[in-house]
Amino acid sequence: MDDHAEGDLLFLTDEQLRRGIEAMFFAYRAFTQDPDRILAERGYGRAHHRALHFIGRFPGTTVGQLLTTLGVTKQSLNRVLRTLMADDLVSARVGERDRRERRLALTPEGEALEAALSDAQRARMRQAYLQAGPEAVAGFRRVLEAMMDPEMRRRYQDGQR
Amino acid sequence: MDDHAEGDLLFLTDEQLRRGIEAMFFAYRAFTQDPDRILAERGYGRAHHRALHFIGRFPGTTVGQLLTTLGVTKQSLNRVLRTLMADDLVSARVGERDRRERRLALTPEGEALEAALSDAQRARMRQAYLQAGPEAVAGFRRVLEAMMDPEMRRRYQDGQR
DNA sequence: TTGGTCCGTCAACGACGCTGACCTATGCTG
DNA sequence: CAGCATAGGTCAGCGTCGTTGACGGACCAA
Repeated sequence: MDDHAEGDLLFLTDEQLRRGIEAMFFAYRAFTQDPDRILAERGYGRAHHRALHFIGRFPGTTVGQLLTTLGVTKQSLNRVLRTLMADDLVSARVGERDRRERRLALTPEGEALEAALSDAQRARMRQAYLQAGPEAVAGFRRVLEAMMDPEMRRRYQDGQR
Repeated sequence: MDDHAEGDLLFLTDEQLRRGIEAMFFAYRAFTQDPDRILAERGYGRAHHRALHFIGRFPGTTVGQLLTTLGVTKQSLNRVLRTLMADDLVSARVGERDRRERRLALTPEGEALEAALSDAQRARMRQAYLQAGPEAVAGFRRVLEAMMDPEMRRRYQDGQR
């Protein structure tokens, strides 16, 4: 009867929520598959991509900061960082103020790989944005942000400056 | 100079794309963490959740259909299905028309677990939808769909009927 | 009967999470 | 300076979940 009332909550039905859940599942697969292919060629995985991404975003970041950003354990991250440093994609220099810290950065080779991964992922994102339009993009980001936990959202927004 | 022209492409800058990429990363983590907690209690992982979800969505689905929906190998899926059937969460009966097929379905216990997982995930989704509003939700889904490969999108939309 | 399909399984491997424990180097504070 | 806290590295071990390769059985269809 009042199905078509202005401002009704039809977008909150279990059916609509299910569609959103499945959309997240399928879209995330698409989102990762292009970089995954590049990574596989070099024997790396998604964890390497994430590390490269955030080190590239925040050059001079410390291991500890990366740990909380990525939300993994020290051991997991260390395994990845070790291979990236051995392959000379990431450099670490001792912190100036605090010599316990390791300030991480991408080497030129690291930047090259990061750029390749980033380009692949951005290309898909760009075509999706273009296809959906600016208003859809604004909504897309609003929902994703609302989905995050408050502390996660804070870390996410720290990168928006 | 023409920065603020109507219909400009400012939403397609690398910076905007980067924000979308990071939003996907953080949001997906949030998206999975509630069910992950429930699964961990029972010694299951995400793969079990995905199988339960799609078997629940399409009762009577075959192993082969599930394989293409989930996009994993037979061996990966079989390992998961074996434990789910051993734990009596999923049932398989021989197909009527084609006796090579196994028609999968959730047992009552399987439905109970699927409901628990689904409830947790929907709760987060619901609050995100509510917080972002119906227009944002429409945009959210439009962008996610545009991100999928055509065949993936077809499979996704097969579940929208 | 033959060839293809659907499914299950053995073996092996790799990426990537985890816990627990222990180590060094360094900073800070009393 | 002594002692504790912090940043980081590492060893050992485990589990999930993805992969390839190979093979076998049941079944369908020509």
